[in-house]
Amino acid sequence: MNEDFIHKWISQVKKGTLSFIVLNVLKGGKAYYGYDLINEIKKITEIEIAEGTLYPLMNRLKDEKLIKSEWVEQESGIPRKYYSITPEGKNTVTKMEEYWHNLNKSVLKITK
Amino acid sequence: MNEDFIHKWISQVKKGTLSFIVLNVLKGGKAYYGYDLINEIKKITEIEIAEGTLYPLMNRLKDEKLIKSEWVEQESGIPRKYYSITPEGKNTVTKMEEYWHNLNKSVLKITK
DNA sequence: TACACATACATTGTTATACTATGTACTTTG
DNA sequence: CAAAGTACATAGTATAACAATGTATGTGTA
Repeated sequence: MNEDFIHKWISQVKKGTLSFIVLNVLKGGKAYYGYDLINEIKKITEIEIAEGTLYPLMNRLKDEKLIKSEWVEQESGIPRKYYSITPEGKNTVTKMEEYWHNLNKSVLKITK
Repeated sequence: MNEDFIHKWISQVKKGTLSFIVLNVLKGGKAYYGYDLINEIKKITEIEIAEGTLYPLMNRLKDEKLIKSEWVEQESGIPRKYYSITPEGKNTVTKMEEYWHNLNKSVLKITK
């Protein structure tokens, strides 16, 4: 009955969470291409990211200089755009983690 | 330097989080009025909610029948609109909690 | 008494972002 | 050879936080 409200709510919660998750996956230094990122995130977190969500997100992160990208030709198939984190991105993701942990601490305080 | 990005990010994270927090405060059954809620949430979670954020939020929650409201005249001062949770609201907040905990589990997996 | 500040609710306009839908183009598989 | 998968991208829509602004009352203080 209120599935619709919950559904919309989840979509709202994802706002902000996705950039955090993407930066965290890239944090280790390994480069990922878009399609790969979607599958990787789905595998680890069970969160499904629409392609129409990911690509604009990657461009925003790039505009903010938190990640950089590079086209890589494949021996066969479509060229891939590989994304990797910048020092500024690492810096930022650390601050995000701090905020997230505080937020969760607050939520735990309030939900129990 | 990237304070601006972080600031915008926090604002996005709040989307969805705020309704969750408000419903959790009301969950116990006690009625709160808007101004009081803002202060209560600030006290418990250190999260500051703008009035221009809270009042439309409360109206949305009321439209969804997750909370109900009642005007209460004061012996002195401005009448207060008291909000309290509905059975449907309690139901919903339980589902939200489930999602939140799963999300946090995923985030923890990815951040460490 | 006048002014600042706190209490209390509300609306308007702006901005950011997730998502759906759609499109392009190549490769693999049944 | 058609369908499904790989891979990137954009346009349009909906939602929600927030700043700014407005209304109105009460309290403290100089």
